[in-house]
This record gives sequence, structure tokens and C-alpha cells, in this order.
Amino acid sequence: MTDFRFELRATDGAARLGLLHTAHGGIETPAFMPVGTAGTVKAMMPESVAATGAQILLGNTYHLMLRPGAERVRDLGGLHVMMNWPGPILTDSGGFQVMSLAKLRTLNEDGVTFQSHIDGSRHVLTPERSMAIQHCLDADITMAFDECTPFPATPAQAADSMRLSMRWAVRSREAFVARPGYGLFGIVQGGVHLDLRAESAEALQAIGFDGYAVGGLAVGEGQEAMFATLDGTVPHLPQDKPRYLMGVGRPADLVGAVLRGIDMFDCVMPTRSGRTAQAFTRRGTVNLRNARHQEDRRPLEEGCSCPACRNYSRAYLHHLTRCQEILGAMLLTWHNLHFYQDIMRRLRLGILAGKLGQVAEGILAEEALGDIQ
RNA sequence: GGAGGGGUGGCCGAGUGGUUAAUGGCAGCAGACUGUAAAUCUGCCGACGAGAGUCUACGUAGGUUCAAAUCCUGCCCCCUCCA
Repeated sequence: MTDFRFELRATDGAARLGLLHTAHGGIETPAFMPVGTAGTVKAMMPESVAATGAQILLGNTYHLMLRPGAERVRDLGGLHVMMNWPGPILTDSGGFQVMSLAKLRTLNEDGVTFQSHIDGSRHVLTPERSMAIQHCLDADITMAFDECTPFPATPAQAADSMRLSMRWAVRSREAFVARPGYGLFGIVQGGVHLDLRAESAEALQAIGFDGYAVGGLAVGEGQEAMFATLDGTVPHLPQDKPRYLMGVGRPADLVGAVLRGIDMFDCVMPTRSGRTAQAFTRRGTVNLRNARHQEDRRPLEEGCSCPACRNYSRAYLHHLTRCQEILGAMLLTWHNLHFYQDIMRRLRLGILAGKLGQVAEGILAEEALGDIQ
């Protein structure tokens, strides 16, 4: 079986072109991972997700723990088999829910007790349990259990939160069962405080992980602060391991982060926006709910090879979203995922050609043009 | 012909003397969405005005009252039952 390893193939400035080998296949980086929280990328068949160019999906410990249950997923053959996604899967540890479901949980040194948002039942997530669940899910990449520090946070709060995550990182590492082709990523925290980020990055390397994630960003701090935090964090991460910016982001965020040396991303934006009528195009975002599209026979994006753009007009997409027809969500999600993968392809080609700066400028300049009128 | 009920903003529908330009919902017009409690959420939604504000509004014509969507009278229309 393949070893879990990261092959660095080219660099352009801080940016890197790589190939990440896992038990379920390789991933070209920089990579964007569609989010499939509950064992499905919402509104998409897995075959369709693959057709967009996605090579790895993200799943979620907390949601799958509640339904259908980690052991049940394991008994059904693991997440790949259950959801018919043969490629690599990364699972979030539940750390994001520590923040997003803050009202429904209590936290102590040992871990977090959630009150299920579904039926109110209590569920305990500790680093050990999170590792066991992700093992049940058969995640190629397991994420350490952390607390996604909310924003804003005082330096003291961010430090306490980050240090708790570092202690949990030790326990995650110890509980993780090493298997060929499977890896464990640590998560850097520290808010927007560079000294804390540096401390966190060093602490994780002392533990030793197969990859390093930057967490706790895109939580309200703004792009400028996020980039500044990356500038202060990435140099503290090892060259020979993949770097994953969690939960990011908009197209311009991806471009800026790749320029700063990030290799992996995930974000709900393309999928959620697809379900709420917002499309991402080369010329910025388009809200298909808007009345101006009701008689527009043109495709959403000229030249795009996704099914939504190849076979349907803006007027029809507008009609579908107006009627809240499922097909509208499906087509826009497909387009958005296709668009995101296209951006990643362009960035990878840019790195390979040593012209990432030009490619990045081109993407941002196009976006600034705004939608066709 | 008789008895009863009802006519409210694009639609449905609250409201039975002042706090009502008039609750809600839908439709409409926009906005938000970043490791998914999201096919969700937020704002606007009579006219004119940038705004303060002004005007016109609860079938219709009058009346009572300091004050009427709300009370009284006539008329028009709709629904139910009886003949």
C-alpha cells in the first residue's frame, strides 16, 4: 500500500506544486476539497463531484458521529464505500463545531460535550474519541481535535485556546493509529497574533505530524488580517509537509494563500452559495435570483464547460432558483465546484510554468471586471 | 322576494373609535453566506421626496365625533340558507 507522503514537484516564490499520496489515491496540490459534511457534497452525486476535477473530499466527525454514527459507517465499509467516493477523504475533527455550536456545548480540559442539534442528546468528543471516529470513517487524512478559536479574541483568550489545542494535539497524535497511506494533520491556532501562531507551529512540529493546517482563520478577521497571519505563520511550517488552510475561502482568498505557500483548502462557499443562488464566475459573483436574468438567454459563463453553462441559459437558471427547484441548486453547485477546480488548475499551471504571479494577477483582474451586463 | 354573512394595501388575511400607512403569510426587490444546526438568514416592500416630511388610502356616497378601516344611513357587489 502507498505510503502517506508529500512530493514537492515545483515551487514559484513561496508557492508550491505538489502531489500528496494517500491510501485512496493522489492529490495534486494546491488542491481544493469540496465539503461533504454529512457524507454527501450537498446537491451533487459523487461522480459529478469527481467530474469537476475534485480529487479529495472533506467529511465531518461531529455530523457523522450523530448520524448515522461512526461505528455504523465503519460497519458499512467506511465513508468511501458508504458514499461511493473511491478517492481520498479528509475529515474535520469536530473542532469547527466547538466554535460554531458554542451554544450547544461545554468545554473542559478533557474535551467537549455537545448537546446534539438534532435531538438534544449528549455526545462527548475528546481527542481520543475524535481519532477513533475518524478511524471508523476511514479518513485518509485525520485532523487533530482542536478548538477553532473564535474571532475576536483577546491575546489571552487566543493563547489559552491555542495551548489547549496544542495539548489536545499531543493526545491526538498518541491516539492516532498509524497505517500506511493514512496521515494525521496538526492544526495551528493563535488567532491573528503572530507570536502565538509561531508558538503553535513550533509546538506541533515538536509533536510531529504528516501535514500542518492553519485553523481559526476566515472567521471574521478579514482578508488583510488573514493574509498577514499567513505571512507570519507559514514560514514556521516545514517545507516537506503539506499545508492546509482550513475553511478558506473565496476565490481571491485561494489565490492569495497559494502565493503564500498554502497547498490545500476546503470551503462550503461554492456548495452553499450554489444552493443560495450565488454563482462564482471569472468575472466575480452573480446572483441568479436577480430579476435582470429573467430573459437572458446567454450562459452563466461563456466558455465554461460545466453542464450548467453548456446546456442552460441564465434565464432558466433564474427560473429554477426562483421556484426553488432542486435542479437549480444542483446546476449552480456543479458550476461553482467546477469553477473552483478551474482556479486551482490555473494556479497549479502557473506554478509549474514559473508564472504564478501573472496568473494570480490575471485571476484577480478578471474578477474585478464584474459580471457581464 | 326574505334571512344572515361579507367587501382591508399585488394576493391571502388580522384588526371593531385614538398608540394604524394599517399584525402575519405569500409574491416582489435587494443583500449576506469562508474546517455547513443553512435548498438558510437579513433588509426593503402605498405615492412623491436624498431627507425632514407631504399626500392618498380599508367597496361607494353621505353622516356622527375633537378623532372613523372600526359607529349610523343610502347605494353597489359577493357568499350561504329559505321561498
